[in-house]
Amino acid sequence: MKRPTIKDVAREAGCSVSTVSIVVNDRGYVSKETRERVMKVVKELGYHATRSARGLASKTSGNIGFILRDDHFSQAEPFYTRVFLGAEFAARDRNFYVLLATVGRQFSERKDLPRFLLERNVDGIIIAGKVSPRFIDQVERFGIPIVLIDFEVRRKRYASILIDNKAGAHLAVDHLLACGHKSIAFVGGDILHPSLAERLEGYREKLQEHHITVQDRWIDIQEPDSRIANGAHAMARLLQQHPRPSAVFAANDAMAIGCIQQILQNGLNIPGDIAVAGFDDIEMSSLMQPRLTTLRVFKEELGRQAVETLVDMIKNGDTMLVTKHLPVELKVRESSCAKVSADEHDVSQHSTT
Amino acid sequence: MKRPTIKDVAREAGCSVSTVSIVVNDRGYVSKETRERVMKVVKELGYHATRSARGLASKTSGNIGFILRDDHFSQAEPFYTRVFLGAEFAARDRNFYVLLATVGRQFSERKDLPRFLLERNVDGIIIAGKVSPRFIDQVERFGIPIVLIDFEVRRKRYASILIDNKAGAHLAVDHLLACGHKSIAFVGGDILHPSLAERLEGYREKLQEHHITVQDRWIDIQEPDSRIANGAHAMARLLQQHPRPSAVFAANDAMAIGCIQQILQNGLNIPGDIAVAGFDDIEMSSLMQPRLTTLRVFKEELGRQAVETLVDMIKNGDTMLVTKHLPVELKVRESSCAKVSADEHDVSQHSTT
DNA sequence: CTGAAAGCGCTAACAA
DNA sequence: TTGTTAGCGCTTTCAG
Repeated sequence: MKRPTIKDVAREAGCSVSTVSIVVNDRGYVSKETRERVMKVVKELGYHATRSARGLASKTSGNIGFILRDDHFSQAEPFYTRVFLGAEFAARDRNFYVLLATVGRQFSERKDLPRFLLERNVDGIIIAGKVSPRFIDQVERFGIPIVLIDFEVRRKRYASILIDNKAGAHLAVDHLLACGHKSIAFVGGDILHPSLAERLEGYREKLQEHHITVQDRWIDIQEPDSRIANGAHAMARLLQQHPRPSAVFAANDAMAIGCIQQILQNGLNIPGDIAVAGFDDIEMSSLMQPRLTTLRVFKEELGRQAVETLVDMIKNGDTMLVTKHLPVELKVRESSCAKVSADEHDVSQHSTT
Repeated sequence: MKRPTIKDVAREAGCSVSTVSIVVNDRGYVSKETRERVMKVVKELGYHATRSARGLASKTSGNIGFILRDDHFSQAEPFYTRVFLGAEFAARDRNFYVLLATVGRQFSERKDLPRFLLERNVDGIIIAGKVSPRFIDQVERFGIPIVLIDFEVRRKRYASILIDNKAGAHLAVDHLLACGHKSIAFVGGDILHPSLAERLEGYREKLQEHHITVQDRWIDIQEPDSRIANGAHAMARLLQQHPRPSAVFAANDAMAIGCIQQILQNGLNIPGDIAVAGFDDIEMSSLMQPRLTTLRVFKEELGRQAVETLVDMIKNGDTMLVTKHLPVELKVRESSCAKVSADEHDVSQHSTT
C-alpha cells in the first residue's frame, strides 16, 4: 500500500491541503476543532510529510553542512572527529541532519565545492578548523549562514565558536612556573593558525607578566605542521641549546607527545629533567606514559555550540554574528610535576572566560 | 542573481528540458553535438540540479541512513564510531550522504522510528550492532535495502557484513595454548549478541580440538553487558576459583581491560600469573599498560563494505543477500606473553577466511 | 479561520 | 534522437 499524502489527509479530514499543512507545521491559525480533526486523521493514516517535497516547496533541506579539511578527517584525527560527533548530537536534538564534506588544504576551483552546496542541500554551514579563506569566500556566495569553529579570518567577521587559547596558555605557563620552572620553551607548528598563534601569544604574555625574558631561541615554530613527528624534530633542536630549557609548553598534544618521545629517547627524565605540557587533551594524552599535562578542550561542546548557533541563524534569520570563547581546563598529570596525585581531577583549573 | 534552473539551460542550449536532464544524468541517447552544446551551457551558467527537486521527481534522496543503538553512540563508543566514519568515507566516494540515527535498546513504538524513514529521506539503511529484531521488522516495511553490520537475526536473512569471530577466537586460543597455557578462561557479557556467542563457540571448538576439557566454571558469561566494569566483576569471580585459570580470553577489549584492572588490583602479575587476550583492538588497547593482546577488527572496513554493498543494492536493485565475513588479525602484545618484542607487527597473524 | 490554485525544479513516460 | 507534458507532494500567497 502506498503511503498517504497530504491530499489523503485533507480528504479524510474534510478540509483543504493547505489547512493540513498549517496544522502539521503548527503555524498560522486554525480552529481547535479543525486542528484536532486533522491530527486525528494524521494519526490514523500514519501520515508524515516527505522531505523532498517539503524541500522543493519551501526551499529548505533540513540539513546542515559540516566542512572539514581532508587531512583533518581522513586520518580520523581525534580532535575534529570529536567536534563532528558533538555536532551530530546537537543536530539531532534540533531536528537537523548533518552532511559531511571535506576540502583540500589549498582550495583550488569551484569544482572542489562540496556537492551539498551545489545541490542546495543544506540550510547552513559549519566550517571546522583552518581552511583556505578563498574557500570561505566561495561558500559565502551561496547566501546561507556560516559558523566557524576554531578558526578566524582576518579581513572578515563570521559567527564563530572559539577556544579560549590565551587563557589556556596562561594556565599552562602559570602551572609550570608554580612547579619552579624558569626556563620554559614553546614548541609549535603551523603558527599561522590563529589558535596556535594565540597560544604562543598567551605564553609570551604570561612570561612577561612574571618579568621573565622571552627567549626567541626557546621558541621553536619552524615546523610546518603540528604533528607528533614534528614535535620530536622541534624538541631535538631545543635539546641542542645551552642551557636547555627545563620545561616545554607545546602548542598541542600531538607535538607534546613528539617532544616526550624525543626527550625519553635522549635518556632524559620526565618531568625530572624536562617537564612537558600540551594543549587539547586528546584521548591518547591520558593513556600514555607519562600521562601528559595538558589543557582540556571540550571538543564535543565546540560542535554542539556551533550547531545551536547555526540553527538560531537559520530559524530566526539572525544576522548577529556571535562569537563564543569556550573555556578550557588545566589537567595536571605526570609529565609536568613529579608530585602529582593519581587523581588528576583534584588539580583541575578552569579558565575564567 | 538567482541560480539557473534546468529551463534556463534548455533555453540557452536551444533544446528541451528533458534533453538537458538526459545529458546531465548521463542516461539515454543524445547526439554528440547536442550533448556538447548542453554541457557547454551547463558550464557557462554553472548549473547544478537541486537535490530536492530531483528527489521529488525521482523518489530518491541520495542519502543512506545509518542506525546505531543509542548507548553505542552516545558514549562516543570507540568501536562503532570507527565503523560510522568508515561508512562516511565510502559514502562520499559513491556520492551519497550518510544520515545518522539512533534507536533505544528496546524499541517500543512507531514513534521511535528514525525521522529519515518517515520522511522518505534515505534510499537504503545500514544497521550497526545488535538492535531489537522488532525494530528491524519495522524498518523493513519501508521497502528499501538494508545491510546489517556485526549482527544477524535468527529467523530471517539480511545482507550483512560480519566479523570472522570464530577464526579470531581460534587464533586467540591457539596463541594462548602456544604460550603454554592449559587452563584458559572465557569472559563475556551479553552473550546473546551473535558475535560474542561466536567468539565463545570458537573458544570451545579450539579447546576441544586440542582435547582440553571445557570447564563451565571457567566460562563467565553472567554479566548483562560487555563493559569494562563488568569485565572486572567477572574476573573477580574467576579469581575465586581453585585452581584459578592461567589465562583469560575476553569476548571484547572492554571486558579484557576490566579483567586486567582486577588482576593487577589483586596484586597479581600480567602475563606472569595470568595472561589476558581481548577482541576488537580498540584504540586504548595499544596504549595501556600492559598493552593488550587482542584481535584486530577492521572497523572502518566494516562501515565501508556495508556502504558498498548497500549502494549496489540501491543502484542495481540487487536482491541477492550478500554476507561477508571480514578477517581479523591477531595482535600479540605484553598482556599475553612475556617474551613479546616491542614490534608487535612481527607477530601478527591473519585469519584465513 | 479556511480553501483554491499556482508553482517549487526536476524526471519520466510517451509522442513525434 | 528530441520534445511535450504530466505529475512528484508540499508550501504559500491570495481570496473569501
